[in-house]
Amino acid sequence: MKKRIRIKDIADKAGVSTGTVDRVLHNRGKVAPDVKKRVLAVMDELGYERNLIASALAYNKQVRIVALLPNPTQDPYWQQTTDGVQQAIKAVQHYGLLVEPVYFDVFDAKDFLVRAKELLQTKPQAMLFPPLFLEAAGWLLEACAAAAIPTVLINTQLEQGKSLCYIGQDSYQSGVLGARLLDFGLQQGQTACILNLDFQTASAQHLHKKEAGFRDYFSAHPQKQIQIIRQDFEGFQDVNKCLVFIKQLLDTHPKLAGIFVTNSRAYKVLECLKQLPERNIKIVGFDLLEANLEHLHAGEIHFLINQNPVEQGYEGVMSLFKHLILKQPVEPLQYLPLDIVVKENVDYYLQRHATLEVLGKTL
Amino acid sequence: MKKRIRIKDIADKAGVSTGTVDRVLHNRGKVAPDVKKRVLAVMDELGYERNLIASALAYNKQVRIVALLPNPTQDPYWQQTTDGVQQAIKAVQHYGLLVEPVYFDVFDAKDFLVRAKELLQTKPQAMLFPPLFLEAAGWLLEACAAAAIPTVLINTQLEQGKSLCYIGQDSYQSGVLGARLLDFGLQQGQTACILNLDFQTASAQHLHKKEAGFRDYFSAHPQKQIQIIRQDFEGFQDVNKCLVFIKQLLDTHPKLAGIFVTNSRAYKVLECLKQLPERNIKIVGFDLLEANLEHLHAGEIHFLINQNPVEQGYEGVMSLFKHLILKQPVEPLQYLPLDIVVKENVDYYLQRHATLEVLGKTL
DNA sequence: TTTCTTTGTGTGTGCGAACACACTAAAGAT
DNA sequence: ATCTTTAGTGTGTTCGCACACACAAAGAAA
Repeated sequence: MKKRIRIKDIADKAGVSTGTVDRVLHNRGKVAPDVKKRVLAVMDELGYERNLIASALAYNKQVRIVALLPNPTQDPYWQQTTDGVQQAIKAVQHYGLLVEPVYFDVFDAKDFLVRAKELLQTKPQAMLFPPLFLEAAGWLLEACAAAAIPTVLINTQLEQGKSLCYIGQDSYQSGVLGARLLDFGLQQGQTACILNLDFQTASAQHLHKKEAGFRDYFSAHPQKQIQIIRQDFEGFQDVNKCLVFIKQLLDTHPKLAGIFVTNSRAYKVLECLKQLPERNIKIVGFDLLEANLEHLHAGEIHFLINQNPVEQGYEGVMSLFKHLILKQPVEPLQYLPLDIVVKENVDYYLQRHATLEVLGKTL
Repeated sequence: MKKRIRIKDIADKAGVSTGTVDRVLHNRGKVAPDVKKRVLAVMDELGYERNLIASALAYNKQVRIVALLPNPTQDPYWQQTTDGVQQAIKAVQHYGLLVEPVYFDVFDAKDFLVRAKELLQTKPQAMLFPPLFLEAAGWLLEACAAAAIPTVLINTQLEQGKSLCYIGQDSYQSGVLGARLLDFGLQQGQTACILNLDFQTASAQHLHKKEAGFRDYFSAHPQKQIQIIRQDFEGFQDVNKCLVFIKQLLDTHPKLAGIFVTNSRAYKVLECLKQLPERNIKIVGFDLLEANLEHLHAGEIHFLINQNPVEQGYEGVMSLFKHLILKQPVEPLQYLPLDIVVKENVDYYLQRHATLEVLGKTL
């Protein structure tokens, strides 16, 4: 082991006490400028690195943070994110980080705001949330900044600067990738559909970026002359409405041969397709939800792109752990990989979810 | 924070001292059977979990382990594994784990044996290596077992039992996946080639498994009537020999339209193809080597399957860290995901390599 | 009985950092 | 002239655990 430099070593060499070195380290002030300079010089010379283990042990404080998440019972996608957060909670709960999950109605921006305001009253020391509702999230970010509460954003990327970090996928690129994957199954002159099964209000720009990526891919690959259409549909919760919509979509576009479902609800489309006369439609969707996996195994979903919702939740909490407890710097932009998932490699991604490590992942 | 149960809490409740609890915890013996039973009962009742942070701090011992790896200058694939090991070394060096990398000639089983024997003399407290040479590796495993030296295997899977854990890909399944990916680019009646650019001695069974997976996929999908051939070629280091070989391969099989290169040397094939009259051959290969990435970006490699060599090295060392320092249980079989990589998602995997975390990954 | 082992148990110290607290000296207030 | 304040610094305790050591009791050998 390279002999580790301790605070005491610095203190000795600089001719001060460990207390002074500590004050320099933590910017607690009350150090004479020349002494501070000397200490810093010695630290630099000896190459001091904080011993995270000893540091974490001695920093014996409780930190309470809040994870404001969509109600997981409303959407299996958010269930996965919640799972990731829960795993992280288990990992860090004994080390001074108390994570309080709070759920809002995924379809209701007002509910998000109400919860957010309530939570701010309780003065958490950090917040984690997906900024699904642009305005409300913007307001919350401002409020947190004003109260000096660090924030971690997941799932939906806003411009950087206001938050400690963003963890999630690169939407634009996921659109490009979706196009590439769908392209494998398309023939000359066929039609591909970008399908937004969502409420417009929620994550609008998010989806726009995916669309842009998708279109840009086909612009850059005009050989097959694929025609691209886009459909937005909000009634996906009602099976009958959904059926009518899909039927009409197919009827209107006889050359339609591929659908890019821009979020995790590809299974909704397949529920409908099954009830209609068979037609060879390639589907590219997102995320390893149970419902999607069934169709993937049945060969009805062509590809799934894994946005790693579990990891988003897990890494989100872990980033705050690093920031607040370990006091390590945090990477402000953490794009998670866009995993291409087919039947033949899905197991390994599912397995990974099962074993996100505890002390294994953060020490 | 859930009030953490400490050793002292157990001691109090069981009416013994912390020293006794400690002896029970670490099986140091010298505890009366009835006392031991009582302590265990209390531990169970209160749900004790060791505080890994305090534990790691107090366990103030130096542990030396050895990583016996192929010479990274001989093969860029092993350079990546070495990179992962190096990153892990940085992460753990201050926490009592001294990792000593030693390199052997990747083409020479004898060299492996010689190094292994030398290393055994130095009595390392654990070993990490890829069992490339079946016999030599088997011998080393036995020797380590005899000396009670735990071993971690990476890259090439042997039957479990002799080692602490295996970290790497599932070879069979990677063959299946390779077939699936190649299948996208093949037409009715074409020929696909399994190409082993390797020395037979090294990793023979490893490659056999890939072949089996590959063949099984096409057996299960006979619709396109793909004919499968296999070629082994050892002269891949000599550009001219290689060219002759590829030329002959193409000439002999006019319907050849896809090549599955079973290791990371797909770029070798492309070097040759470029010098031959153009012919549309789909290539599926392994691993994100610089040379492969160039061809991926140029669209000449159809797909790459990422076997995560960096992670193999990194996680290998980390597993030993967990075992030896943190004394956490280690998952004996750690299949890394088989990432499907195309131009559109490659960046995220490369980025991940750059940011394998330090304390971030193991706490 | 005395002495030596063996077995079982408690005590004490160290790990490195964080932080509360005590203390000093000098400046400022009354 | 005395008291108060404050900047600057050192000391000591704490965190939870690991492990060496001390020590007692009980049994064995003399």
